[in-house]
Amino acid sequence: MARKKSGLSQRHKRIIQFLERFQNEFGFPPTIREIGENTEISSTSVVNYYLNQLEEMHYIERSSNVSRGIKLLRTLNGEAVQKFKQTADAITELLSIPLVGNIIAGQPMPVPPSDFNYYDPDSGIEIARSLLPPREKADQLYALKVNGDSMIDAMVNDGDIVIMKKVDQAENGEMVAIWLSDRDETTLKYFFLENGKVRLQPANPLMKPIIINDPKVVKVQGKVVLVIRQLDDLKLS
Amino acid sequence: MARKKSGLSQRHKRIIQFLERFQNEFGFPPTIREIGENTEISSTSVVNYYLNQLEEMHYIERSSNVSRGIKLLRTLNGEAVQKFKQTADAITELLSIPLVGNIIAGQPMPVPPSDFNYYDPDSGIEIARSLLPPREKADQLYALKVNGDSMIDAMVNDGDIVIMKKVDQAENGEMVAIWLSDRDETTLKYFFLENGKVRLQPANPLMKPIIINDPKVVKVQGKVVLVIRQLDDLKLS
DNA sequence: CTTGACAAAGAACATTTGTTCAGTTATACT
DNA sequence: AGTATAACTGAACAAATGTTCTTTGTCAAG
Repeated sequence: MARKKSGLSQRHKRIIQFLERFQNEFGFPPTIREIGENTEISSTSVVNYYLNQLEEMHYIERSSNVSRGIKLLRTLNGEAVQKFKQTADAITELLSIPLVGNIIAGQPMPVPPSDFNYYDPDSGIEIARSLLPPREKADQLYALKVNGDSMIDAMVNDGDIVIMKKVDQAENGEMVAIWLSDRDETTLKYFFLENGKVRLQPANPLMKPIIINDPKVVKVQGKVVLVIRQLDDLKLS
Repeated sequence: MARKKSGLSQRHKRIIQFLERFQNEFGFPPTIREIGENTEISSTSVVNYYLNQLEEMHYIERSSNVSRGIKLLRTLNGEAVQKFKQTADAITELLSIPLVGNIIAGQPMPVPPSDFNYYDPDSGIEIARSLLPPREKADQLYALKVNGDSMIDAMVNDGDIVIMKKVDQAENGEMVAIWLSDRDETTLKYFFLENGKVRLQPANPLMKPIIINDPKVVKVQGKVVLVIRQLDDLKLS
């Protein structure tokens, strides 16, 4: 079962390994009880007992009366815990899309310059590549926050985030952001060009389309590829 | 709404620096009170307040009801904190949420069993953890696809994906999925319990609320935490 | 066989520590 | 001014967590 004096027993080793794994994953040390649960030691006092021994052997340092007051000083020799290796893959699956501004009905929406490639981690929206259309390039995408209730006919709420792709021309059936120069209005609509006229179809099936006779007043700002609504915060009323 | 000033205040910076120094010296994170004493914040609740903000800004991760449950993700230089970790992080930033079924107005929606923890990568929706409320555990989340136009008063379209959290009770102001047993109907609404009556408020500000006198007919199926609309495919008409 | 050191369990206890809440002050925006 | 929101206080509370104590079992040496 356990040897007494010399060296580390099996339980000592398990505890050290667990300390390392736990710290690795959570960024702070485990409690005595957590150690016990994960090393099949049923009593807190026994864990305490082993921790005191590990401290005498200078594997750890403890702070008394401090929760999780364990500092791991050294680990077992070559037993590095390298289980995950696909980190590079996982990162490329995650795109960080810059949030470049707000979209407001009465104002032209911001469009990033064609050479923008800065990375602002504070305002970036992180999206799994699997949510986007295949082969979409990250550098063609940007995000806008919707401001106000004016996009409700596009089924887009105040506070929603729309992920846009830079395009200057729309295909039929795409949802695009449009600046209507004759009425100073930004809008999100499904775009259809039908025998010389532009039909802008709201996403809300209850709403009627807008027919525009002169395609020149329709300025395509970008194509909507994704809409995200975060419900984290509570509604007030 | 988030905080209006998106940058870091002086106090945010002091806290981050202290977290770094403390972790460096002791090998575990400080308590709320220790942070307060060292950054001249007299109230624990204010420290908690700032820690929650730092978590929203993804400077730290917190574990609720865990003493010293603070993980420093990056420092003021933007450098990721390196001690042990690195690999596990990138993977845990991407959650795979099981798509368990459809939500249809006239049918009870599927709810995964309470002990489900299987991982089906085929039908999973991948979401960056940063899109979700902090501290949300992946095993409490599931995804449903909206079927039909019946949720338009919730500003949710046919084909949208809603990410739900398993709850059996709703807090005021949360958007929840509800089964109304007396009319055999599933609906997504903002929930308010007001002196014994339930008010279900549509997300669409143009729609009127439903008042329900008997709270018993309101079966809360889950809380909506995220709505995703993918526009990859073209609209037909 | 007894004794004593070691290993272990389990419970009781005391402290540490995160959370919440009612209220107050400050700041910004009409 | 007045109103809304953010920042802050202080205290009380509940949960998490380290510590201590009593008891039991094992095993090798006397």
